[in-house]
Amino acid sequence: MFQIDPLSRKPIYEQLIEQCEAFIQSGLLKEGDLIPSVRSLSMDLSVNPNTIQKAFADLSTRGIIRSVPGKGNVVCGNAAQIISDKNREKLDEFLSLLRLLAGSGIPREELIEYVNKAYQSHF
Amino acid sequence: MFQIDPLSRKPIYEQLIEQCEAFIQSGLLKEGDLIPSVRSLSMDLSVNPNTIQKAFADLSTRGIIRSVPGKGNVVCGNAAQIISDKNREKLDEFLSLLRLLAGSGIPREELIEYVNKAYQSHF
Amino acid sequence: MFQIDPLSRKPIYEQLIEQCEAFIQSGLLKEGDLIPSVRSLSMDLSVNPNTIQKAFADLSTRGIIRSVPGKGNVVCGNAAQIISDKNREKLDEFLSLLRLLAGSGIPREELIEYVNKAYQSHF
Amino acid sequence: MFQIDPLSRKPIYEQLIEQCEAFIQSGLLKEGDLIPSVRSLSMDLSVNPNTIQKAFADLSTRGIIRSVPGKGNVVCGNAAQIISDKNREKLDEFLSLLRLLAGSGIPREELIEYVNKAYQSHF
DNA sequence: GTGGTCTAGACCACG
DNA sequence: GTGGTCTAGACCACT
Repeated sequence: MFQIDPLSRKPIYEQLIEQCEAFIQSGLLKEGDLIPSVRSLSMDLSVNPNTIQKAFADLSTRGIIRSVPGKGNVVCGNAAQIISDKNREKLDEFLSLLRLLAGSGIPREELIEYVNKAYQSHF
Repeated sequence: MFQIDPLSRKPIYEQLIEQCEAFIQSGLLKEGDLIPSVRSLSMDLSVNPNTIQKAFADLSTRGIIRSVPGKGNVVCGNAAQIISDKNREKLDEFLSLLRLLAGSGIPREELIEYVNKAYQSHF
Repeated sequence: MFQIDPLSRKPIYEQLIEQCEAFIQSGLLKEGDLIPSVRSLSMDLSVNPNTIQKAFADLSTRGIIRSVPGKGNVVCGNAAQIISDKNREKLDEFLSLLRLLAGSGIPREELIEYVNKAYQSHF
Repeated sequence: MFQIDPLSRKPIYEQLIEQCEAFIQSGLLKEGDLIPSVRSLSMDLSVNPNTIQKAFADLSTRGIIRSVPGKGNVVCGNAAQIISDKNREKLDEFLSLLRLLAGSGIPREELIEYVNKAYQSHF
């Protein structure tokens, strides 16, 4: 389920967070679903347990998952909403990137095309 | 001319690089133009000369500016082209951000609007 | 492994770069190998960490090494190729130096001898 | 006669020194010949007089030219010999460059060819 | 005046 | 432990 790219310059714990959020938004993980344990993820991905823990801690403080004693970490009820709200904050980043591309000779039609495609795969 | 936000999590030297590239792409800086000196920028922005130097060194190795001994740094001839080429490589980043926003409830029309605006300011 | 000559007019960071490249070309350092840490090199060579860092940053931007967060710097896969390509660009420098020596009374046979020796140590 | 490349990263005064030495070695300038004045070179090349002066001072202290009051700078008698001796000291530089190229996939025959050509143009 | 190099030491993020 | 960024201040070469 989870995969990490050790070559990426993006921190491993961030990759885990983003993947988990993507799974929830896509419906692959739903409210109450059990998330793989720190230990199993650590072994499967060959990643330091501290790194997994760090990702889970972040998801936990943001109310996306919660630890159920004796069971493990499960997805919270309003997880999808919280994630959507957070993603909307990336609009500024999107806009500055957009201006960069617009000024670099990429045709407007191409970008419009990308936007349409991004929504087609979500209907 | 140059401005930096010392509170941003983006490194100061990166802010300087991006601003310089934006000035060149917008035509505010043209081939042969002299760039403000390391020392003057250091004082104006209250930033250590080394940090300015680091930004200039990066622009220099990428062929965007060129240091003229005893004179200062000047904009290279093909600077705008090099910058455009580099920016186009950020398309992947743009696409993943786009998919994130598309999946977070932002209406398609809103994003299309942003794209159109980005190009209007470049006519 | 690494050595520097603090008296040379060649900058220390350049000496480090060239040595690292030589190690890779000679096969002493291979793809995936971990390079000595900034701090350890700094102590061993009695050189400021910043100077080591500067050398590594250059190698990194040129795709010869790659920093793995929390681990260290490792040699990239196509490092040897990149280095060879860069070295070939020094042919012009070689030719002008050659003409200088040819015009200064050094016998042709002596230079031919040097060329042969340079290749003997590479078989 | 003299030319400089303001784009080169090689200092202007060094370019002047090397050109003057090349003119002497090639026989274009002989013992007793008058060298262009600081003022005329400064204007012709659009170079700061201080820079020309610096080059002449170096040639003068090394016994290659000497200033004749009321006349200008003239080439010394043993100039060619002094220059040849200095150039021979660049052998180390030549050898390290040679090893670099030998290790970068340039065939031995190609380098031998270059050596032969360098001597053919000097017979 | 200009840029380039270097030292000394600090702080942060990552694993 | 690792690398990355930054400050403070020095010295040198070039024009």
